[in-house]
Amino acid sequence: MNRSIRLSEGEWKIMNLLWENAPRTIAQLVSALKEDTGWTKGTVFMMLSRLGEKGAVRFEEGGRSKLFYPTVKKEAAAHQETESFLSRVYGGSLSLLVASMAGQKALSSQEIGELYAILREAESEGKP
Amino acid sequence: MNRSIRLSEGEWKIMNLLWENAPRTIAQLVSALKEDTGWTKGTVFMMLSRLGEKGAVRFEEGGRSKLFYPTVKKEAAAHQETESFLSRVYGGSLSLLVASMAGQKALSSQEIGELYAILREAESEGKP
DNA sequence: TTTAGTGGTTGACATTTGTCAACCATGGGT
DNA sequence: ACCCATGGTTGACAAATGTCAACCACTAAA
Repeated sequence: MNRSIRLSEGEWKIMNLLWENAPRTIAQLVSALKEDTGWTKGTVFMMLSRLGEKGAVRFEEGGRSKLFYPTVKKEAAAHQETESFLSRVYGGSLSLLVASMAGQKALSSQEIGELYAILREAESEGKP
Repeated sequence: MNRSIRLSEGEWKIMNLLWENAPRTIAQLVSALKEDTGWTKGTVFMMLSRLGEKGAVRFEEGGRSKLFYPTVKKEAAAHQETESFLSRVYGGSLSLLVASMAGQKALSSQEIGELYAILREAESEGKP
């Protein structure tokens, strides 16, 4: 069974850092989060323990300090979260989301270009 | 000041129903949610009160039963939630989200077609 | 060896969310 | 006059989340 892990807002911050570059120590995480959240080591430690219980991270003894690694792939977590978000807010429709962003003029022409590229890519895939 | 309302997962369910069709009574909401959540009137009432405190709904005395209306626009709530979601999971990039969906085969050719249409539409806007 | 850092852990606490069971009021029926 | 169905409201409770202050252990420097 690979139960789907649900990450909280705060947990995403930790995980994003670990996915970006692992392993990291508590101290490193604290300093990386200095600007954004200012969490103390106690807070970060708590987050990590809970993430550990959820099976999202593990650690190794690394001399002076523990080394934390993510144990779930970002793609999996992102996909899960995306599904949940889309169904909650846009009835599960990605098109609706994009349409909404577009209608809000929240799309730069650069982004539009990127999206075209992605679509072309997606189209060409699947045909031998 | 219009503080940005943050809706919980459950609150979205209630709001989606109200946006779809308002006003509604508690009983109507309970029956509409029968399948999905099976919440009792007590639960729905609680949700509505909390939504009321958050300034997301209001009600009118309607004879036998109260009539609930949404007081925030769905677009606003959706935009807010989208921003938060994108920054949490995709570093704020819509393109990354779509690319991820595409890479995950989660895009039907129909959806791809819709997206093209949306992009074309978005492009044509802004020129007099 | 005394002390000041470093890193690790515990034990709370406050808030938010999900979820009622239970109780109260009222207006039709009988 | 009495009772039940319908709607409204209260008062909890448990789990999840955010957030430490405080304490312990160990080491390297003074």
